[in-house]
Amino acid sequence: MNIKTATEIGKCLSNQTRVQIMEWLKKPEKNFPPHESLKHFNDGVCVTYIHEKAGLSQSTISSYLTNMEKCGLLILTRHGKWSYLKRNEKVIKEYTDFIT
Amino acid sequence: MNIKTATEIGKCLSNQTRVQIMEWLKKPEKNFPPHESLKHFNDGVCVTYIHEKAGLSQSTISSYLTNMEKCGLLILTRHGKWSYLKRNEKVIKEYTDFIT
DNA sequence: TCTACATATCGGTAATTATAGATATATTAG
DNA sequence: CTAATATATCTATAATTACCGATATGTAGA
Repeated sequence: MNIKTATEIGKCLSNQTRVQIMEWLKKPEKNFPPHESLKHFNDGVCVTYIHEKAGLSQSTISSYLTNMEKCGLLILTRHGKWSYLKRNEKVIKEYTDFIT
Repeated sequence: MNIKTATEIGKCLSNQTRVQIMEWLKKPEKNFPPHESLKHFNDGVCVTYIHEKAGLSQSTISSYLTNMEKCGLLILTRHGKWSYLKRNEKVIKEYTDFIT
């Protein structure tokens, strides 16, 4: 981890909604309804559910999640028309190691 | 640690200069000259040295450091006319535990 | 006291981020 | 193919943050 990457991650974690999303994704099955087509949360939660729970516009949440994926905080997996997002624990660990 | 506090810390860590300051303060004796009046770095580094090393205006650095102290990332100790700042490892740990 | 120095705060403008609505793209169902 | 649904991207404006210079405050020493 370098300073530039760490700062990008810090930017993602500088907004209450985004921090909240990171928290929700710790326990997807507790915080979101079960998926229609997928029987598991192995790849996380789809954009729509996060959007509905967060209460901000679809475009806002989509760009939040895109940025969070780009800086490595989240892992994106596409299944059909859905995009699933889960925490990238490896990068989160690298980040916390860096700032510690 | 709660979401609000974590977000405030995230805001402090969303700027490259501030992240850099946190890094410098890991090893004060390596990154800063020795103090004139104090013989040790037990309370960290004074505002002037951080200001000079960062290359931004005194007022900007002062407000950075004030915010970083308010959200708990730094500990401020005054000795005479100098303000010394050091990392608050306890809060940093609480923060990394929270986001992990 | 007066002066010098260290730091904090104030007031302003520039730059960035937040956020929405509209629209584009991708995928599936029929 | 067409329609419906999920997500991404574009464009614009509002809100926030960045940053500086000026000024205020606080402290030590002459």
